[in-house]
Amino acid sequence: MELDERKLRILQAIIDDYIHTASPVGSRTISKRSDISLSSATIRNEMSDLEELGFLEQPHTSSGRIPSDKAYRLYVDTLMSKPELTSDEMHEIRDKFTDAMDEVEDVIKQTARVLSSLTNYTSMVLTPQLHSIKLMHIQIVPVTEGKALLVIVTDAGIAKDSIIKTPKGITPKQLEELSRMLTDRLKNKRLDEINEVMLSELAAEIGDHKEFLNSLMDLFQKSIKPDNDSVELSGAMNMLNFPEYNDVDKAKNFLATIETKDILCKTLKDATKLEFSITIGNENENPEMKDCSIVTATYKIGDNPIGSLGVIGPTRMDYGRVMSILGYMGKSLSEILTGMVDDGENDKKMLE
Amino acid sequence: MELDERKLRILQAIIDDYIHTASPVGSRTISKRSDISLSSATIRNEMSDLEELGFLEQPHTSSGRIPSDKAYRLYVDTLMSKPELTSDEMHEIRDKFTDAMDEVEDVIKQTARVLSSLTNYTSMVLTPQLHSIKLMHIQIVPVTEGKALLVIVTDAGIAKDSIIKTPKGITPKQLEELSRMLTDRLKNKRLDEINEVMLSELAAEIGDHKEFLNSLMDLFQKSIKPDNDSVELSGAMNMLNFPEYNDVDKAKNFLATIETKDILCKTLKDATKLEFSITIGNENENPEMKDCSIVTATYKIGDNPIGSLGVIGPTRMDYGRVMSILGYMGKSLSEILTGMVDDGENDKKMLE
DNA sequence: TGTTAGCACTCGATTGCTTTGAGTGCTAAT
DNA sequence: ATTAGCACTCAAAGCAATCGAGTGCTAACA
Repeated sequence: MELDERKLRILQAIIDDYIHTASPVGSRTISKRSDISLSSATIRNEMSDLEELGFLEQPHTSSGRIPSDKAYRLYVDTLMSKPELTSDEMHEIRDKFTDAMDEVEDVIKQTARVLSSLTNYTSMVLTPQLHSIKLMHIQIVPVTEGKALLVIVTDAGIAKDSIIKTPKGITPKQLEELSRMLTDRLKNKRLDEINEVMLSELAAEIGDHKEFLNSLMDLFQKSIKPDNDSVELSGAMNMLNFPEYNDVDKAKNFLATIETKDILCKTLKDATKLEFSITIGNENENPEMKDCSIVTATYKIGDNPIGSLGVIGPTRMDYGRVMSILGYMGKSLSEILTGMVDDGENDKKMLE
Repeated sequence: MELDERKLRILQAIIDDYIHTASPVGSRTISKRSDISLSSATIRNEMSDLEELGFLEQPHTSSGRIPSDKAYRLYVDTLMSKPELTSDEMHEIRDKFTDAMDEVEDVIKQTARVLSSLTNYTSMVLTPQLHSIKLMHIQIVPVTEGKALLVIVTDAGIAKDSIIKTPKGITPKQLEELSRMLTDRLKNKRLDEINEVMLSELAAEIGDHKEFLNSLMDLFQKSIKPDNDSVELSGAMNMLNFPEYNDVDKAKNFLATIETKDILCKTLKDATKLEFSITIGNENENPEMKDCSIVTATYKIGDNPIGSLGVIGPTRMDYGRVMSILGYMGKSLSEILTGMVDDGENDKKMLE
């Protein structure tokens, strides 16, 4: 038995229906559809075949059938249509992005919000990943006696700033000197190339204020390390609107799983390598997520893929629509972030 | 009829029981308690009286009774005992605080986490409120051509830093100059004293680079404005563990209410005025919270109450324990934050 | 006079039963 | 190969009976 044209058409119809109703679909429902003119009995036979092939499942005898993960996989790979967004929708997205957002952080948060409100799923956005990015400038700014601000600037804008304690007696001049030196040595290095060895070499070379330098290096390491707060979540509640999560325990489980963001963080980081990724149900490494699907897209700064954004929903997700939205939002986000960086670049060029 | 000693004892017993079991308590349960030796019939009469007085409610005839908001109010005002924390518990709290936390932000987040895991309720911590704090230093640090970092330092450590665009052609020297000037003018002013008038005066006086100054002022205003992200939430899921929230709709409602943090933010800000505050059920302004109680405590930097922390739970909350924990954590937090600031102060003094 | 035993009563929760209806699988006719 | 028809299945909804924790009231008691 094989998967002929007609079986595919029927499978598609079942998936379409199930995505929207969330309840097992029976043969009569399909046979009533205008685009398929076969009696329910025929459909029934075909459905029986589809079940045998592993594309459909029956929650219990005498109920309709629901698509299996395998069916969704087939669906997204070959059956699905990716509807264009209407220009209204595109406008809506663009509009949400215009409000004064001068910090990268704000842009990311807003992206997550828009994404979840548009899709009605739970959304997540990875903040730009800096490891693949080049260091441009290091500056230690004295703010009060005993304290200074360490600013690490990358070619994607600000990377990180944090307060550090300075040793007693160090002068602003010395700090300035130190900044220049660090910048000289580390400029144009990719952040993930800067390792312990390199830093300790540097420390040895400088000699003076050893302890201070060490603590500086520590901080440096820390600011480069991936950190779990780098995922922005939004619309976690949306999941509770789906009948799949009408059970408190399930809901609690889901919320607890995404509350610790590590899994999501990992997923999004992996996803940064691919323009789109779709993970369906059991394809998820994490067993807690076996009833969910995750769809992601990347965004770039310039030509570098530097982060990703995605949505989490039940496996019967509206994959087509979600991909369209993700694609468009990824593009918008890329443009905005690239714009934020390029402004500086342009100014720089003009000055030179 | 009035509230005699015995009625109080019975009421207390009922509240105690209900706090731990969450199900209506009947006369027999109370009469079996060792500290009250009366028959169930007598208790029944007393309970009937307590109901008439408004301290008890009956979900339906022939079920036990549950305490009313009025009863909880009486309880926290006069009946409740505030158990000392064991030294183990105190140690546990202290220990959680030691891990490298060099940013105020980290301390706040950690506080929220510890608070929710210790109480098993939902916790929230207001970030230090800067309006009552004095400005110490303003610095504009050029980072690339066309961009700079605006750092506003207050006497409670860093207040805010953000990236700003600088006009074409402005030199680092000019920025340095500008920083010094702004610092001179605004030093020792409280942030909430710095108003539009003051800033525009300043702008008028300077003259040069007017447009830049204006955008600077805008940013300044924005960084002082209270902002909704200034509440750190933790353990929102904890609420779902209580039988009161076994209903998905209720849970969704609750989570949606606290997801928009405005209400919490407002509550915490108001609470900064009082060392402790307890709001029970209907005492909450927001009707969505009528089944919840909120308990808060303040924390200080030096001697200034500068923020507050609190927990949200069902009205049958373990008020005594919560207050003890909040009190101790508020104190710990105050010490840590004050320490973070004082380090600088001390160094400063030593240098002088 | 306050306390208690006793008893009838209430009412949500549980249990078991029936009914309903959407759906299936199979068979025989087209 | 398709379809009409029919017996069958089974979760869900509805319903009645029962259970039991709890009450209020009355009458007896110390």
